Amino acid sequence: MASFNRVILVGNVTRDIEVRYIQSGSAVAEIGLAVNDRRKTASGEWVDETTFVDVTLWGRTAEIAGEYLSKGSPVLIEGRLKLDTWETDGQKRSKLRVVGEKMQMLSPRGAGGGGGQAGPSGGGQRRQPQSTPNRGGGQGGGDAGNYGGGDDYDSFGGSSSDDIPF
Amino acid sequence: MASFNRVILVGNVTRDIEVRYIQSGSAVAEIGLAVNDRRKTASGEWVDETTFVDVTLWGRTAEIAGEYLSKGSPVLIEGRLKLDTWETDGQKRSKLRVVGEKMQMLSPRGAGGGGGQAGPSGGGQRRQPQSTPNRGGGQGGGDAGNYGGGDDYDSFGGSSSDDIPF
Amino acid sequence: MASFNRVILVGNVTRDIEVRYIQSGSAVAEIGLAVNDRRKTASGEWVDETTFVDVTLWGRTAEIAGEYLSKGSPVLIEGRLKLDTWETDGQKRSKLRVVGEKMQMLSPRGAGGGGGQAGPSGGGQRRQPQSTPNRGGGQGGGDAGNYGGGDDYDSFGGSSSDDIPF
Amino acid sequence: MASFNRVILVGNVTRDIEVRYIQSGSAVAEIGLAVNDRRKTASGEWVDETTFVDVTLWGRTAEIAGEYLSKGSPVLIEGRLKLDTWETDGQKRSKLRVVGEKMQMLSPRGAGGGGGQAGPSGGGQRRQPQSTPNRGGGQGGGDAGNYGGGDDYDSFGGSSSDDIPF
DNA sequence: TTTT
DNA sequence: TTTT
Repeated sequence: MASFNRVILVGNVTRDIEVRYIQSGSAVAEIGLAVNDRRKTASGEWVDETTFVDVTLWGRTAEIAGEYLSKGSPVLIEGRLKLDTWETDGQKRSKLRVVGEKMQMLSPRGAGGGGGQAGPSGGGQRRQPQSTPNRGGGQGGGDAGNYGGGDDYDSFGGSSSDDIPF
Repeated sequence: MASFNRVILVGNVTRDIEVRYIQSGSAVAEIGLAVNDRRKTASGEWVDETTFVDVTLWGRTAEIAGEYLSKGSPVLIEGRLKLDTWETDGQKRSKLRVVGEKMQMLSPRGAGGGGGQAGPSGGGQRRQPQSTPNRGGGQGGGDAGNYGGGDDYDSFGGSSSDDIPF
Repeated sequence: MASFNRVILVGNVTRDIEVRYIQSGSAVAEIGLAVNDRRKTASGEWVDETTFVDVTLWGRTAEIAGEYLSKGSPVLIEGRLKLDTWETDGQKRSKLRVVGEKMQMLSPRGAGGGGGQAGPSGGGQRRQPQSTPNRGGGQGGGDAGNYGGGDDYDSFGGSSSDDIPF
Repeated sequence: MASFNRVILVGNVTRDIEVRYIQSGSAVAEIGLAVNDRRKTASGEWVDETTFVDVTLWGRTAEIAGEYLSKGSPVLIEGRLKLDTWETDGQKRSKLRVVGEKMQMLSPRGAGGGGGQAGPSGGGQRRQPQSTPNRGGGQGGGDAGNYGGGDDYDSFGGSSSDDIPF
């Protein structure tokens, strides 16, 4: 049946990013994202509400995140919701997360939110890294562990450096 | 800091919908949504992946959902991610859900996916209910319990019948 | 600098779809989409407003559209805005359109809005075609005429039949 | 029939913003947005593609834009496509634009892209203005000129200063 | 805990 | 230029 699954978030990274590599060679990064919202309550006051979301990035996107994002960095993530399910002590558990398919850094010069060297916005900065799942190449890869996580993004591997749009 | 929080889902309702009313008089509905996806694995096979999402609807939107959606109904939901947090036995727990701000039925004639009377698609059907949070009126309401759930949608109440766009 | 470009539309196809093939062998379809909206005016009346949008589909997505969509078919398109520019009599002209990157049919059984054979919704229908740009293969292709129109979707060609998700 | 119309753009403002007021008292701003994209062509080179989009903002959102955005400012706009139609010399003409329903500034401290005083990103900056259509009040308003432009956002007027989320 |  |  008809289906569609799209999430677009802008928030700040909650911790430095660790990139790891699964057996197939694909990079994965789990990033914490804090999305702050300010909204009016029934009684008319403004309240802050923060939504913490776990975002999984794959392949080249994960590597770019690892290289350019740090705690505090503002970032836009486009992806989809994914339900992770597992069992603990015979108890079925599940958790919604976001699989990020596209990442767009929002800090000036890609300096990272934590950095201090960010210059005047709108100045002479050069285009920042923007990442999209790579679609070329293929590096053999693909094992059981790859799916249920690996999914299609890394499956085409690629990651050749000219996949970096900057 | 900059923030943005948008989710757009198309899926099928997993159970009939119950509408309840909170103290302020606002309607609330918790709907289960199954979003089916078919994607390619690393090894090139197609796998089905279903993401089950809990969606909260408020106000007039909740009522329209209660009236027109039933188990199986295809529906498009636009909303935002929200982190529900609570405590059980001193254990902090949390869960991502979606607060639906807009609902668009996708079954012909609004017959509901479970119904049998749905006629030929593309026939003479009339515009279906589409719901957006009401923004008018106001009915006093607004209590503590209202926030952290009630949020802004129901706070303006309204629900006058001419808020139904059909 | 930071950029993001995302459009998500649900509407009805305004005319039957013609698929043509560019020199590189890639399929292209120009589909007309009517997006109907009902919104309240300042004076509180409901008015209908239709937005007609030209959507360009590429590759396998174009072919699936050609095969399954016809005048009237309800469809969801995810894509991006694109500014087409050209010159007429030394006059620069331009026009916004949408490049569709993903297509999701919304009619029951993929019967097309114009067809009459669509059965009861929620019945025994099987998963419908859903299309995403192909990302594999590559068939040499790629000529000048390809860019400024062809863009990346067709550039990887593919179109092997197992790219059809149903 | 089912319909949905959503556009999300991140780009830079192409000129300083002028806010004007229509008869009903509502503010309007027409902002030019340049959305830069870098994508791969069929032949594998990266090309820059800029999409220029006209965005109309209403009400409080327009005023905030006028106050905080200037040429070059990075901004996220969420809205919908709208087809403007008119006649010139008996010739029917039309043009797609975006009606912005939500605006999120992306420059540090809301300093505007053109400004030079933007400090280190991720530093001590305070929440920036984020604008959503106001939903309260109502100021009678509503004239012909208002519709086909005015639409629902300004129709509830409001614009009381506590509608500013910062 | 589930829908198609 | 249009669809429901």
